[in-house]
Amino acid sequence: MTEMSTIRDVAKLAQVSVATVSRVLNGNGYVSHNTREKVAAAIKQLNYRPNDVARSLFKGRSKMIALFVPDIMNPFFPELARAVEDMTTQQGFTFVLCNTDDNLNKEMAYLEALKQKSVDGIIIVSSTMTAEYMENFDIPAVALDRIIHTNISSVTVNNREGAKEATQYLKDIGCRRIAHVSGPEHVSNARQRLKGYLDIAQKSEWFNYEYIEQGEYNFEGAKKATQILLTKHPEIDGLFVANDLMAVGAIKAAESLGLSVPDQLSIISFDGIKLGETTSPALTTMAQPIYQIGARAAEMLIKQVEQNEAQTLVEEFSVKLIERDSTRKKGENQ
Amino acid sequence: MTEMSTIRDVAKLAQVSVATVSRVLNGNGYVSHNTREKVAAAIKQLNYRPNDVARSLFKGRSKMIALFVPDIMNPFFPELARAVEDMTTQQGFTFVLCNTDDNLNKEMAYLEALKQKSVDGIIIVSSTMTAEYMENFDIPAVALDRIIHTNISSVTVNNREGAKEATQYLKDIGCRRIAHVSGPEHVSNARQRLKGYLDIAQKSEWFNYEYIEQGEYNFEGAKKATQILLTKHPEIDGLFVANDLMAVGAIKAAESLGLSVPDQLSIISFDGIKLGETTSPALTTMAQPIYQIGARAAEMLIKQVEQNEAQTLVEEFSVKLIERDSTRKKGENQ
DNA sequence: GTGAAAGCGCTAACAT
DNA sequence: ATGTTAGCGCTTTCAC
Repeated sequence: MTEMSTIRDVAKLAQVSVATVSRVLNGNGYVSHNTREKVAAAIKQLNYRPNDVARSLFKGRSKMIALFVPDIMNPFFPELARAVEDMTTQQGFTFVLCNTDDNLNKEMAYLEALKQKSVDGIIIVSSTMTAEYMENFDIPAVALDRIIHTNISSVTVNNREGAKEATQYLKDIGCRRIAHVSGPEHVSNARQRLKGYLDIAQKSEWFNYEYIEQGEYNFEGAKKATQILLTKHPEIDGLFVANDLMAVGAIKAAESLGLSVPDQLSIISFDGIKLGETTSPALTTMAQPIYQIGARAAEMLIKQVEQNEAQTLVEEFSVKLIERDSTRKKGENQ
Repeated sequence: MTEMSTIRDVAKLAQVSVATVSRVLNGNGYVSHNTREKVAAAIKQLNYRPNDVARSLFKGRSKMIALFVPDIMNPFFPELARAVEDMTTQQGFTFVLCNTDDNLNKEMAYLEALKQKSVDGIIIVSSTMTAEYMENFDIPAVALDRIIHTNISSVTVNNREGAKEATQYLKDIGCRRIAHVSGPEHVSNARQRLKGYLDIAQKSEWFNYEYIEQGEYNFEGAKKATQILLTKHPEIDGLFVANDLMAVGAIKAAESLGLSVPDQLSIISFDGIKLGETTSPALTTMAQPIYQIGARAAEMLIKQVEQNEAQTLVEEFSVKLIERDSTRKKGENQ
C-alpha cells in the first residue's frame, strides 16, 4: 500500500463532486443509481476508506466508547469487558479499555485524554468517581457494577438480596456459625453485600461483629482476613465471601490451617466468574449475569449517545445461586 | 462545563495570533517570555485543552496504540495488557485493547477500523495474522508472545529451552513417565514448547507419542486431554502442561480420577501467571517475565513510531523455574 | 518574535 | 440529482 486515497481522489476518478461521494458513502441525500455505481466502482478501484479522524473533527464525535475498570487482573472485569466489547464493536464503535486501579487521578487523566479525542461515551466501574467530577467533563456515561450517583444511569445487581440468599443458604445447609469476609467499605456493592449478610446474621443469637473481616476484594486480603477469622473463631463453619476472587484466597487460608472445604467449612461467594468452576473445590456462588449486565450497559450508553437521550436509567439484575463443591449440607457425605 | 474553547478563543483573549498559541502549546518556535505568560494565563482562564482530533487530522497520527490479544479471559493477557497499558499511557499514548479470539476476520476488522482512526501502531499477539496482510495496512507493529514473520519485530521468550528445562525438572525429581499436554499446533510458541518436551522425552526409552495430547490452550481442552492421557496411561507420573491455565484443567482432571497432585502426579506448566499461586496445589511453572515482555514490546513500538525506525528487532527473554506445590521429589514427604 | 493563510479529509448547508 | 463551498481545530510554512 502506497498512499491513502481521499474522497477527492474518488470524486475525480468517478467524475463527480466530493459531495456526491460523501452522499453515497453515508447513504443520505439523493444520488442516481448510475452515479452510485460509478462511485462504488471508484471506491473499490482505489480501495478507498473514509478517514475517521476527519469525520470526527467535523462531527465532534469519534465512534469510540471506553470502559473504565478498577482492576483488569480480577477476572470479573475481563468477562465484563468482553461483553461491552462485543456490543460496542458490533454497533460500529471502537472499544477502549482503561484500567484505573480504582484511583481517581488515573480516572481523571483518562477522562481528560478521552475527551480530547472526542470519545462518545464511557461505561465506568468506579468507587472513587463523583458526579461532580463527571459533570465537568460532560461525557455521556453509564455506571456499571457500582452506582456513582442517582443522576447517572446504572446497571447493577441486587447485591443485598443476593448476599441475604447466600447467607441464608449457609444456614439452610446447617452451618451454625457464619462469618463474612467483606469487600472494601468504600465500594458500594461491598457495603450492600455486607448489609445482606447482616440482614440474616444479626437475627441469629450467635452473631458477633468479630465475624466480619475486611478482605480488600483481592486474593491476598481475603486470605489474611480468613486466617484471622478462622484462628480467632475456630467455631466458624460457614463463610460468605464477598467475591469469587476472594473466595480463592479463603480456600487457601482454610487449607493453610488444615481445614477441609467443604467438610469442615462451607464457603459461598459472589460473582460467578469462570474461574470459580476451576478451583478445587469449585465455588458455590451467587452468580451475576456478567455478560448481560455488560451488554446492557453498552446498549444503554449507545442509546444515550445516539439519541441524545438524557434520561437516567437504573437497571438492576438478579443474581442466581450456583451450587458447586465449596459448600456441603451438614451430615451429608460426598 | 458549557462550550469547549478553541485555540482561537485563547488567541483572542491573549491578544495574539493562533500561531503563537500553537507555538507555546507545542513548545517550538520563538515566543517571547512575555507573550508566553499571556498565553498561559489565557489557557488557564479558559481551561483550554487542545483538540486531539484536529491534531490527528493534521498530523496523520493519533497518539493511539492498540494491543491485539487472542483471549482476554486467559489471565496471561490481562497481565500482559497491564504492562503495555502502563508503558504506553506513561508515554502519552491512548491505549486500546482488542480481543481477537484468534480470528483473522476480527483482526482484519480491527486493523481496518484502527487504520481509519490513524492509530500509530499495534502490538499483536496472533497465530493467524500473516506478514502479507499486515503489509497491506502499513501500520508499525511489534509481535508479542508469538512470532509472525522475521520481518516484523518481536518480543518472545525461549519457549523451547524453557520446555526442556521443565521436562528435565520432572525427570530430576524422579518422574518415570512424563507426558505432555500441548497447545494448539497453529500457535508457534506451543510448537516450540512441544519441541522442548521432545528434546528430553525422545531420549528416554519409555517415550511414546501417545504421551502427547493436545489441549487447546484452555481449561476445558486441557482437562479432557489430561483425562485421556491418565486413563490410557495410568503409569504417567509427570506432566508438562503447555500453559498455566491448562494446568488448572489438568489438576481438575487428576482430581476427577482420584489422583493426588503432587503425590501421584507431578505437574509443571508454563507462563507464571498470578493465578498459579492461588490454585490448590499452587503451580510449579516456567515463569515468563510477563510484565517486562509487555513493557519491552511497547517500548520497541513507541521507538519505531516516534523515530520512524524501520529496523526489525527480535528480542527473546528467558523463563525461570518457580517451584511450588504441584510437583514433588519422589520419596520426599510433605 | 509574531501573524496570515493554506490545508489535513470530511460533511452539510446552500445553490442550481 | 448534483456541485460549490465553508468550516470542524489545529499546525506549519512563509512573510514581515
